[in-house]
Amino acid sequence: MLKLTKKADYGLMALKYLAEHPEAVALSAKDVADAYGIPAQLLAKILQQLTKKGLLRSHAGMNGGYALARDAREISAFEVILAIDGPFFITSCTKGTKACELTPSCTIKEPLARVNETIAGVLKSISIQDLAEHEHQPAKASEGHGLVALTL
Amino acid sequence: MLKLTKKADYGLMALKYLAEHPEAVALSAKDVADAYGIPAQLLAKILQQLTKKGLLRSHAGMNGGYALARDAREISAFEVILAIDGPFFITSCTKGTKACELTPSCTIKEPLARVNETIAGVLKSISIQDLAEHEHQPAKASEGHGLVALTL
DNA sequence: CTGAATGCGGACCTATCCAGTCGGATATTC
DNA sequence: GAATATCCGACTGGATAGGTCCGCATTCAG
Ligand code: SF4
Ligand code: SF4
Repeated sequence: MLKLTKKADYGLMALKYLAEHPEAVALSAKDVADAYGIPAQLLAKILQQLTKKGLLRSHAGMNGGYALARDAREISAFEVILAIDGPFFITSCTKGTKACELTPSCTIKEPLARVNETIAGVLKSISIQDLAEHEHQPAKASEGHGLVALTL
Repeated sequence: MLKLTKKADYGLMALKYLAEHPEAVALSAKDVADAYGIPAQLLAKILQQLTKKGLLRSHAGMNGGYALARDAREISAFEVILAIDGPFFITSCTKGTKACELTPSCTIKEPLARVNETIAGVLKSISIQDLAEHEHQPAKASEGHGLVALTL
């Protein structure tokens, strides 16, 4: 429950890797997969999805590969998750197909929706840059980018 | 992904219902199930789990049922989820059995762990009382119980 | 021109987990 | 002792996540 999919996980790792290698014109899916031990074909599909959503630019052919479409600090973890796993909801009531049929009688879905938004806000406040920067570095308490007010 | 299980969902609804009926000595699983249209047997098991974890007190026999073990504002949503779905992790690396084998090479699990803690903090800041109070009431911006600092 | 490297995209398989059900035992009251 | 409860384990069916396979399109080096 409440778990990130591995695809999203892999996607974040890959983006971070790309952010850490800005000198490279493009890195192939295989390069990234080998760097971390991720199944190459699976990562390939993930990167394709990210490309389709406009987070990456791709280039086929020899010496082709992927590169960030924007600056690393302009890409949030939320976007990545959204691109890979689709819309983000912690409850089942909004699953598109076959919503929970007690939605009318349910009295907690509204409070939970706020929790949902809060979590989304947290994820939006994290950029790929943040992930890359954090390498072996003690927590910077005064970063100031994440202060989230939950108003139930 | 990142979805609450329906069991946890049902559990929260049930606790809220109990919180809203403090006058009742005890409410049976069936009472609550009927009130919302939740499968009775399933809810029964959920309430049993909550009892085992000490969030509810139970009483068998006629006119038996369940009652909150503590004051509604002393029970957090986090505890409920924990009791029903077990330990709370957004990543797969800590699933107890069969952890993700790239844990050593993974470079994002530490940042994600912080996100995890942040979310846990949000859930801890929500009490059953909060859920019950919120009935048809506009958001009270000055509630002040939830201000969560995310320090990546 | 040709072939290797790469991205693209669908079909497919499999294991796991969730939601819900069933059956039976035990406890309490009337 | 009958009715009403909680208690507890086992089971099933369906959904989804994780991963594989294969064929095609694109690019570039020699
Ligand atoms: S409607 Fe209520 S019970 Fe159904 S999924 Fe949404 S929150 Fe959960
Ligand atoms: S180790 Fe890294 S890849 Fe594996 S589950 Fe944890 S965060 Fe995800």
